[in-house]
Amino acid sequence: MPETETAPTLDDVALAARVSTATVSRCINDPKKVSQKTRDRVEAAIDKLGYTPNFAARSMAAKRTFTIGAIIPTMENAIFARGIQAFQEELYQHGYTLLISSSGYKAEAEKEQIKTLVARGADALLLIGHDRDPAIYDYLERQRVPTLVAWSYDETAQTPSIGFDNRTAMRALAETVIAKGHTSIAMISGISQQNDRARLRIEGVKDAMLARGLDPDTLDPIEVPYNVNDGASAFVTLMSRHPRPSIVMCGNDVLAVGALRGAAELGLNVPEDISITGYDDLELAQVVSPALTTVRVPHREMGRNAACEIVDMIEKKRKGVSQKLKATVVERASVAQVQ
Amino acid sequence: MPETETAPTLDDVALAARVSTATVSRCINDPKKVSQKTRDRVEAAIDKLGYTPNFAARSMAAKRTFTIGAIIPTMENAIFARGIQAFQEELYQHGYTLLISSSGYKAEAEKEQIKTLVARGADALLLIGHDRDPAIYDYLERQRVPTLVAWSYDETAQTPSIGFDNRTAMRALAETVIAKGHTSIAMISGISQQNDRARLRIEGVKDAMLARGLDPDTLDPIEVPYNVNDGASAFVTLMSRHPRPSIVMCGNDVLAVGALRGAAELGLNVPEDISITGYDDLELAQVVSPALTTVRVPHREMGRNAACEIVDMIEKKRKGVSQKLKATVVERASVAQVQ
DNA sequence: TTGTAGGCGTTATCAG
DNA sequence: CTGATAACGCCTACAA
Repeated sequence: MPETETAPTLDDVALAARVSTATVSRCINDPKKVSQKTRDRVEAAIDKLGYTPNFAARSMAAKRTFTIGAIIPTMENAIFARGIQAFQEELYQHGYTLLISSSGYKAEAEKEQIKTLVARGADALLLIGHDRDPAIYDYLERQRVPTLVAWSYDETAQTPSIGFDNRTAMRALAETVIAKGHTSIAMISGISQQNDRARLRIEGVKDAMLARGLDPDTLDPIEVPYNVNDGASAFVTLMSRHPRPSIVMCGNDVLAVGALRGAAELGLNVPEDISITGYDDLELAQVVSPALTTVRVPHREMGRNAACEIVDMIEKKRKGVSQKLKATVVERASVAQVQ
Repeated sequence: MPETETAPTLDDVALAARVSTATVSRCINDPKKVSQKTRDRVEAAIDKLGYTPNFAARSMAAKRTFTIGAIIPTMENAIFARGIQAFQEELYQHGYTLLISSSGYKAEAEKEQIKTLVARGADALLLIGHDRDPAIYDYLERQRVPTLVAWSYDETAQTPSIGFDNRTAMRALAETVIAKGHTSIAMISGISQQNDRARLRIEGVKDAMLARGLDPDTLDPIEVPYNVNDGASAFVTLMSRHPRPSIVMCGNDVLAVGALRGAAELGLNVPEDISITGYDDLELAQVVSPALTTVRVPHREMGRNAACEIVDMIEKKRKGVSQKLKATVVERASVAQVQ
């Protein structure tokens, strides 16, 4: 392995292959513009020297970084992990690198991170959900940074999105539990401010209630951050309501696990004394007991498709097209049949 | 907000502040070399234009990218999430960006990703654990890429590391359970090939057995990938051994949760019929029932410290110094007192 | 099909 | 303390 101290450059390759740097560059970026013969020679030289293009130089000259930025609300639980991993793998296939940062569900932090990623020259951005200060979308437009939204689908939004219809999926889940005889429904939601997914899941439950002759105003959801502790205490609060609900629907699996813990603290059996549902179908959902009835989200598919779409947006310079994925109800043991 | 179509450059700022580009550059990179007066003028211009340095250009000229690469085995469960998040936050404070990729616990994939990150000009690399092909360390050395290992501490290794002593921590846990009267111990480990953490945890249990007069050879651990399903089936296998162990120690919490599920499938009560332990103290560990006795790892501290260390290695061009963090036994409900 | 040469936005070395 | 100016490594018209 004759690896020298300093990395070989285009010049070195050109010299070794007895061609100009332009030709070497073409071989790499647009091989069909080079004759087979010289291409072979160049490729041999590249191999021999172990040449890899210098990304900074390439970025500067081409005005592209082959980097895509993604800002997710959190890496700390599994909500986004599977999808993002798939996103990254697919991106890698296309020669792009993913730059991830997490905002901790804070709008201000997200705004700052968007600017950082743009300053770093991200060729495109993946954002979670549609809800954010319109000024951000203006900024992105002015900077000409293609943007795709995931984990949410909204055909009416300006920004293209790949995700599922949170409202419809949650409605389906709610109708399922209503069909099981539950008429007194409570809900623990994530903070719905600046979070369309949380908001739409609430709406979904209300839709179902309305459709089945229940009064949506009685839902009165409690909103808490997405973590186990807050889920548990919200659950305890709900249990002191009169009349006591027969089911607590949660904005996601993490909250539902919290609710489960709250129930244990109160000495309530699930689902005999109280039913609980989640959303997301994280691995967590199958692991707790009882296993959670929840909504399964096609994480990997979403990640892969988002990657393909965003690469297309960049390379074909065209506006992204939205894609609606199916989210399905998964029934497990945490919901009882009533009566 | 007079934001123009194309981002402002150093030249624009220099023009606006009536100084040379060199001065503007100094203001940004080494402010104390510029007089207060001009500095004020330059900063005003920067603000007014909303200037942000172009990273690609800066990287090329400075031969640094302000990017640090990290390769973790997986993002799919929470094992590395907390630590990496802390790592990233701290890095951000120092003006660096983190590039993460995950290898899926595959050595070949890791090798390839290392090369990608180096090609992208990462100023330094964070790797998980020490075990890997020595050729990789050679390569990194030749390329002059500072490298730090985390999640493992080994003072004898060439590469500096920040982590905990997996062996000692696991030994402490094993001694705790032995003190509770367990003499028939079984173990579900992660794949120990190319994974010093898994390997050392096995050794830790054996150390304890030896110290307490049990025969380490009877441990005979089963090795499986770190996921719930494999943990569950390994557990079932173990339960058919004669004599049946009174406790199953697992290589991490994910496997322990699998074991818990395996126990449920077999109709065994934990800890009455069988005790189980984990490692890592993920949120998961407190959420399952019974809650897991496990080893708590200082994830955030490790991430933060690793960030500070790696920045120092880059900026002071000095070899990193290893750091041993404390991992402590956390007793919960999944281990019974025997007799 | 191939080569020439200018430029991308910074940093850093020298003078002044 | 400040200003020219030469790199940095690659891409891409434009020419040949």
